Amino acid sequence: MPAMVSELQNGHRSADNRTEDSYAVKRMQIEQQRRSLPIASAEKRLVEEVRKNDTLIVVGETGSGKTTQLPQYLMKAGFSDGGKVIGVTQPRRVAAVTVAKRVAEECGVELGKKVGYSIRFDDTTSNLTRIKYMTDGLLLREALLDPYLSRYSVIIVDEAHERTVQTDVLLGLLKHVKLLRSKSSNGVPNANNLDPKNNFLLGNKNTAEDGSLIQRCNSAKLSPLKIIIMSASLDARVFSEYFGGAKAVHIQGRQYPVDIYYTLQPETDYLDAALITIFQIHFKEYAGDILVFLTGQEEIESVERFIREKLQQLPEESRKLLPVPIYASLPYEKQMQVFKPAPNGVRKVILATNIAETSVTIPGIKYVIDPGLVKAKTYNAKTGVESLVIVQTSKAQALQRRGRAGRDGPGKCYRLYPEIEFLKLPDSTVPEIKRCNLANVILQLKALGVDDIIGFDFIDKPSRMAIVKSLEQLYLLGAITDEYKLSDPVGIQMARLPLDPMYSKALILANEFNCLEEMLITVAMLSVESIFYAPRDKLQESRASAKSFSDPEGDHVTLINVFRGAIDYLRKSEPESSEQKTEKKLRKWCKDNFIDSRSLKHARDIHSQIQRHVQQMGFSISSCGEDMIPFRKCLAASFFLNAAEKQPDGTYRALSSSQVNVQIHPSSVLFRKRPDCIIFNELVRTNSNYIRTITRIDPMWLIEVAPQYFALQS
DNA sequence: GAGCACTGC
Repeated sequence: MPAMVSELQNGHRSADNRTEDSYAVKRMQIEQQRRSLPIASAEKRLVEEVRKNDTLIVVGETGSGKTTQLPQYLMKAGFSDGGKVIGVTQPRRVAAVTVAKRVAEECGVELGKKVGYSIRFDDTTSNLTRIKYMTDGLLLREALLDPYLSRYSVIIVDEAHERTVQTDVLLGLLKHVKLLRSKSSNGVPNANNLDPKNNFLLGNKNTAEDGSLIQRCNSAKLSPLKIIIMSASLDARVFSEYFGGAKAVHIQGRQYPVDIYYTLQPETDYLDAALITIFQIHFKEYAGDILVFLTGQEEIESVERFIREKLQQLPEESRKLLPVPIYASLPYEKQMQVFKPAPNGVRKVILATNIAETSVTIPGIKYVIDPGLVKAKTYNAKTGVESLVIVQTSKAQALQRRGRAGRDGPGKCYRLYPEIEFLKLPDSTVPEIKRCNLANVILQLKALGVDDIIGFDFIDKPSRMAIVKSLEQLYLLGAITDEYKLSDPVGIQMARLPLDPMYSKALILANEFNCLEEMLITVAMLSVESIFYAPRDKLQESRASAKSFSDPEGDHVTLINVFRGAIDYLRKSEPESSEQKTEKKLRKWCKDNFIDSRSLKHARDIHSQIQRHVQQMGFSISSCGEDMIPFRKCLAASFFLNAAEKQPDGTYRALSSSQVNVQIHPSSVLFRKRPDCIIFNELVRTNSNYIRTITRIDPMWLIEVAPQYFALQS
């Protein structure tokens, strides 16, 4: 600080020189770093390959620099000339943001000008943006408005090996767009099922006749779209075959070596084995932190307890081991503990779910302990029931986990199973699209003009049963017609909303039931993870607090009470203050009320986004006031597929899936009351079949609001 | 009276 003051006193000139100097030094450092990346020597070759091939697969291991460098090479080579954009998609928001910041810095430009990012709730791009980082889901939404993706000359799909639903749908879409654009540039009209004329979201026929988007797209000569698929998995074959034998280029990675150790015998108790391994490393190995992959919160908490207990039994000087938990539902401040260096001479042992596999990169890890298990979602298309089951990892996943030990130096990876078991593991994880409800995917594809879903060219096709089941669900919601076309206006409106189809339907109906204000809050709150936070050491307090929001009719109104509680607090405390101040106050209110502040913030963001959407659709925000009956009726009308009836033995039967032995989850405000007839938000199988987030309804309402469906049932 | 891997629009 004093140095800075004296510099200022010495006059501007010297201060400026200093900044210029340090700027030059920094630029030189950046250039040096860029040149030292493994990909740097391949610049010329990569640019050549992109020129020659319309589709290219780039296989590059961690640390190759592909994500930051390739877009810059392409910009330098002129691919973004003429106002075109090089788009790079990421599966995760943080990645899009951090990479964009880094690249802007490397280019020496201000973020949001030449280099920018765009993610939900946060768009830093402008007309000047030539390299745009974004989430793949966002590009899919963009495609609804611009089916040719006409602004883009190149689209780079990064981390394609992760095979998220969005990536898979995007790959299918890009394949079609490429075809469309190559045809359009040859002047041949599009004869494809992805005809933008079928694109309902572009609005009614008038828009087309007005000569806006559609005509412009058809008449403009679009250059062919360059597609680059970037993957870290060594096997490029799947992508190459999918894109008609596209060329694959391999880029060296830069990782330190990681030795692998297997157990001789299979372990009967992997938690115990993990504990023993932790202490072996602690006593015998050099300094360096340990990362242990566990399957969930409960395991993490019990391992943490065991470690602390065991440390108590050790002599003082051997206690220098610090367990640090991390999992997604842990509050943000506590998550940040993993980045804090341990006190001198103390070894950190990080107990993590697979959040540490890709989402969070923790520096300083030298040892990885991998029991080879993961909690994965599975979906039963027949019953529509989701469950979380502990399964073995794939080889690819084991490889990814191992890599976490080799980021800062050579490391060691302890797999708690014999080598022969590793060889038996599946090569890669089953793509998510084969493990989930497809209603949303189908709705989006329909909105993009794809009518034949069963015939759609998925890279991995979901089962026919799963597709049919989701089509049926969309039909029952009124989103598609007898001919499997998107319905007008309901289907079109539903596709516009970035929500689960059932939530979108609830908003459309709420407009008729005059409770749109309440339903907006409800779907925003339903769209986020657990709102209530119950720390183990303050269980009583947190329960009492949760109770103060509870409504006798159920959890949906309870959620509304929480949301409105926050708004009331803000209004009363200081109605007009800066955004930062508001956030700070909100965090305090959340802390006092045992509400997860990240979740509430997220819900508020979703709320304002969705509110804008429905207003654009011409809805006015109506409220049912004190009388919640219309609201609950509207819930019944929207979630009738999730209705359940109490059985003589006190358990419930889900009406649409005929799932029996269903129980109300103990977190529900109706857990003890057990009303005769309810609608629920989700049915998840864990130890038992649980329905979560529940509201009491009158069974007669079901016949009133969904007669076609419930007449058939009885 | 239970216990929710992880993302995304």
